[in-house]
Amino acid sequence: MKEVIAMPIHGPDEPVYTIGVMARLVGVSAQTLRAWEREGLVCPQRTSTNNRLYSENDFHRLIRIRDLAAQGINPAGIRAILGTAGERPAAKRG
DNA sequence: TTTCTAACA
DNA sequence: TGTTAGGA
Repeated sequence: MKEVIAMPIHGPDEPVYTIGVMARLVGVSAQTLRAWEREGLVCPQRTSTNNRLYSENDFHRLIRIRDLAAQGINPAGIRAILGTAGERPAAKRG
C-alpha cells in the first residue's frame, strides 16, 4: 500500500478555534479568554461577524499565560515575560 | 446554540 | 474572574 503522509491542512498560525473550543482546550472560561485579550495578552483573528478565532499558536501561548496567571502573576508581568501579543521576535541583524 | 460588548461585584 | 443584560 501506498504510504499516506498526514498533511496538515492548517498551519500553526491558521485561526480555526472558536472561543468556546479554545476555552475548553486551555481549561479556562470564554470570559477569561476575552479578559486576556483586553489585557493585551493575546490577539486572536476575527471573523467577518467579529467572532474570535484562535490558532494553534494562540493555544500554546494561552497555556503559558494560564500557567503564569496561576502563579499569581498579573497581566503586566505576563506581558513582560511573554512579550506583547502580536509582537514578532525581532529578526537577527547582521 | 454560540458568540459579542459592556458593566458590575 | 464570574455574572448579568441585550443583541447579532
